[in-house]
Amino acid sequence: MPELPEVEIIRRELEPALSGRKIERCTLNIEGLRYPFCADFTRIVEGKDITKIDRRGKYMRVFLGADHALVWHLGMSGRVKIFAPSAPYDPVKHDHVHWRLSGGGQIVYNDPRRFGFMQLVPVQMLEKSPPFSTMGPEPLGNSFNADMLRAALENRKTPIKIALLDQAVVAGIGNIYACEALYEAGIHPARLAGSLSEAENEALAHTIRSVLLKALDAGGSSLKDYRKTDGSLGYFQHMFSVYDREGEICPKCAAAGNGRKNAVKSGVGAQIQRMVQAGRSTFYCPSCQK
DNA sequence: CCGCGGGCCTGCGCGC
DNA sequence: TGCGCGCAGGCCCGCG
Repeated sequence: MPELPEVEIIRRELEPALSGRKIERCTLNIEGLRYPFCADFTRIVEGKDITKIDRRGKYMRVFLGADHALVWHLGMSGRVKIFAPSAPYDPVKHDHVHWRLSGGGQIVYNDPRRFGFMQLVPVQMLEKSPPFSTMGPEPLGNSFNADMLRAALENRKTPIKIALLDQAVVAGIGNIYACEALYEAGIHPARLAGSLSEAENEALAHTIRSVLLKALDAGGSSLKDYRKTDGSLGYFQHMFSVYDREGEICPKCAAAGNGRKNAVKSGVGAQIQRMVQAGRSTFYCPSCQK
């Protein structure tokens, strides 16, 4: 489900609800999500001060007391709901985890497909253990640039689209934003990652950032499952150029075609195509992306 | 070591 | 209307 922008939005919404609070009561309604909950999960989680909630790639980390980090991934279908102290909570199907916070607020984790997970990790191990030990740079971090991207892509013989989904290359990119960033950069998704020119690396490093930032501004992308913590929808899905737009006219082609003397008013330009790479759909413009 | 395909789950939309 | 199939934003594992 959520890629970096969606996770970051949820993190920002959780921060004021969690900071300075404790989880007074943790209720698990299921044995596990993607992985079983550890046996002492509730004992460890309850009663500790929440000192911080941050994000790395598509993972949130809730820091509990001095020694523990709760690593939280939303998988494909995970949703987080925040209830203010005065708000009524009506349990619904797939509400797997419930927290009652000091001060009376409640947090609920709902995940129909259960590809998400919560794992407790000792803080001193956090960055030294997977997935963080092998994770690539934060694309919205100040240090991210074309040199870092080029270094990660150098000599790689996998298609660039597949490389962008590799969290060791850049953290937080998923299928939607990989498609969109390649489209904006004018790079064909089947190009081998190591074959990009200097200019293409520059362009791609730039469009990765710009696409993610625009999605953040728009409140994320809501397809099937994603909701903000109050249940509302993001609207970046209305701004997709190629993702899930197979057969539609490429916006760049249409814009260019409309300026030409022989252009007709609509239907100008190449149709967006879908192909399957490593078992996943890729959307692209065969004319704009070389 | 790398890349690919399958598996994990449930829900939804589509075609018959 | 109802049913079966394919597909879905992610990630891990095993195989070649």
